[in-house]
Formats: sequence, C-alpha cells, structure tokens
Amino acid sequence: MSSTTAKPYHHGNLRAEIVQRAVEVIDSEGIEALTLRGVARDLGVSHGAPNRHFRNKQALLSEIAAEGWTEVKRATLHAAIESGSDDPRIRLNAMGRGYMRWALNHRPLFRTLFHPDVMRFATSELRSVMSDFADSVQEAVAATQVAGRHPDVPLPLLTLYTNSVPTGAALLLVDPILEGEMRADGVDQETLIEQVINLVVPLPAS
Amino acid sequence: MSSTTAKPYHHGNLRAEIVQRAVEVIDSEGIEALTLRGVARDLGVSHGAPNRHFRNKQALLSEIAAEGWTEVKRATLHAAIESGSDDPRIRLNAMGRGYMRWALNHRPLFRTLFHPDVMRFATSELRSVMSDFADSVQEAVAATQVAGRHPDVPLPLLTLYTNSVPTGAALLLVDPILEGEMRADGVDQETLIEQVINLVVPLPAS
DNA sequence: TCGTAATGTAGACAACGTCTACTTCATTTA
DNA sequence: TAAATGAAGTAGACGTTGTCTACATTACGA
Repeated sequence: MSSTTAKPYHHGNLRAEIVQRAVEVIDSEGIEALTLRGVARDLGVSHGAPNRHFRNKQALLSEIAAEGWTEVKRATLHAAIESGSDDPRIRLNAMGRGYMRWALNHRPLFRTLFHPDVMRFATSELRSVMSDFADSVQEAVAATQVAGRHPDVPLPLLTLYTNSVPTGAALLLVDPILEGEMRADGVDQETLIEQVINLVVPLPAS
Repeated sequence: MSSTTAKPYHHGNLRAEIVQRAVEVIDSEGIEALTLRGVARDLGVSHGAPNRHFRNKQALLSEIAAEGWTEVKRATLHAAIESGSDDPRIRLNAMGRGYMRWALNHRPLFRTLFHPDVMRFATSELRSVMSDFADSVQEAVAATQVAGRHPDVPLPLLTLYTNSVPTGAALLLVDPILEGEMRADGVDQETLIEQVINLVVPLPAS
C-alpha cells in the first residue's frame, strides 16, 4: 500500500478508537448526541464497522460506564490515601470529596454513569465493576460506624444515606436546570464540596 | 353518525388521552419505551395526530414532568400538614418522607422527572413548576435552621444537602441495578424511609 | 503458501420524529 | 340557515438511526 495517504482497509485498533471517540462526544455534547453512525463517520469508517466490535450500542455504553466507574473508584481510593490518616471518618470524608470532585469535573461522563439507557442493559462486566465500588464504600462506611458514627443505624441504611449525599448532590449540580434551582452557585466548588460532605461525614473533633 | 361502532373523525379530547396513555406507558415500561407513534397506535389514531397537540416529543415529556412535579409538591405539602406539628424539624422530616414515599410508589414516573431527555428541553412551564417546588423546600429548610439545625451552614448548602438525601436515595433505590448494590432490601419500605430521613433531619429530642 | 477467521464495506430494513398537503368536521357569523 | 373559517385528524414522504446480511479484503497460523 502507498505509505502516506492511502487508508488501509483494516483500521488497526478501531475498537479502542471507537470508545475514545464516544467518550469525546459524550464529554462535549452529552450522551444524547452519541450515535454509532456518527462515531463511524468521525473515524472515517463505514457505518457498520462498529458492529464488528460491539454487539449493539448498549454494549458500547456499558463499556464506557465500566471505565467510568473504575475511574471513580480509583479517584476515591486515591483521595482516601492522600488524606494521610488512619481515622475512618477522615478517610471516608476524603472519599466523599474525591467522588464529588470527580463527578463535577467529568459532568457528562458522570451523568452517563446514571443514564437509564446505560443501566437498563448493563453488561455483567459493568455490574461487577459497580458492585466492586459499592463494596469498597460499604467497607469504609462500616469502619466509621465502628469508630462511633451512628452506631445504632443498620449498616445498609447508613451506607445508603452516606451514598445519597455525594451522589444526589452531584446529580443535582450536574444538571443545568436543577443546578439553577439549588442556589449554591456563588460558592467556590471546593468549599461547596467540603461543606456538603462535612454534613454527612463530620470530621472528628480534634 | 352511528352510535356504537363507527369511530368519529374527531377524537374528542385526544390531547388528554395522549398524556394519560403516555403516563401509562412510562409507568409500565419506562420512558425509554415511550413513542409518539406507539401512543397514536394505542389510541387508534394516525401517527401524525399527536403533532397537532404537541409541537414535539419533548413538549409532551415536559408536560408529563410538570404534572409529576406538581404531584410531588402536593405530596410533600400534604405530608407536612398531616404531621400535625408546628416544629419545623418535624415538618421537614415529614416532607422528606412524603417525597421518598411518592418516589418509591411512582418509580418510572419519578425517574422521568430526572431523565436527561426531559431536562434538556424543559418547557418554561416545567421550569416554573420545579422552581416552585424548590422554593417551598428552601423555605422549609430555612425554618429548621432558625430552629437550630446547623445554624452555621449557609442556607443554599444546607438546602442542597437536605435535598440530596431523599433525591439521591430515591434515585439509587429506583434503579434496579443500583438498588441491588445498596443492600437495603430486607427492610420494609416505610422503616427504610424513616431511618434515612431521620439522619438528615433528626427529630427534636422530645 | 494457503485457508480460515477477523475485520471493514455496502446495501437493505424497520422504526422513529417530524414535515407537508389534503380531508373532515365543528363553530361562528353573515 | 348557509357559508366560511379554522381546528383536528389522515396519509405519505423524508432523513436519521440501529442492526442485519452478503460480500470484499486482509492478517495470520497451520
């Protein structure tokens, strides 16, 4: 084949590029604008090509979401470590802030993680990644309970409550309309996160 | 016209029936299964008929969501009144429980209220209804703050936090997959709601 | 080197939202 | 009362999408 201009029949690593381009589209225009044919067009490939790599659109979405949840887990874990503390409350507090920070810095992607079209046909791989993350949170919550945080509340309920705050707050803030209803705009993002998380996971009085 | 079998050319009140049927579909199969053509079919009407009553699909969705938010507001207001108390914390606690109860008893509809396709093209009417509800919550939260609940936290942030819990918890519980990750199934719904809400809006020690 | 499987192409199909031109009917008004 | 006006429903078309199938091209292992 000619070296420079001629496009090779086989793409090379189309699968990875599809995922990458799809994430780009989601990031810039939201999941609603994501189209298999559009991605194929952008990559200069025929409209049927993506089907060779993903059984259907949901499979692609599941893969992206799985990557997203993995990143989320990594971000929270990183935050817990960076807190440099052994106190479960300090660690969980840091995790919550890491979670919200990631969400607010990756808004379209974060919304994708909770998008009905993604959840409805979640791959078993995606389910497993989510389960993994849920486990790590549950564990961290349990540790705070041992340290005296709401000792009388059943663990699953305390976990639900603990999850609700960063998740709910992030979802409310990530949507342009809902964000407008919450009059929390004037505040700088990091202080907002800090104050909200401090309400769910108060730091121990030092 | 013949009285029994003949279908009149004009439907009578197609607009209302479209909304009703759309809500039915959402309630039973979710918003993803909602199709203008499908609704038209179900009502025995041509596929273009709905366009005479709604400029586009988003307009229909906006109208349904507006109805939903109105119901939500009614439900929370009703709960506050039924609490039979003047204490702002008791009232807000009741509102939170009423909100979650409505959400869990109208799952597909509740999900619709937060569906991206609904929010992205929200009618000004829908925005106004949502704003209305947000105001009433903000007000109730402010009252609890006067009564000594987290007096040092800026009101918008306290509102965000307060909103996050029932909203986040409901959204987590309403999704089949996420609900599975939260291991809060064994519990009876009403006690679950009560315990979660008590964590955000603790009842005054009597 | 040759055959087989993986990968990409091209065309088709049904379903959808929406537009337009046309039909039917209800209501108002002359 | 009769005609006209416009609201409401129909039928067909268009472009877009996801997905299927038959086919072409290429990489790679036996």
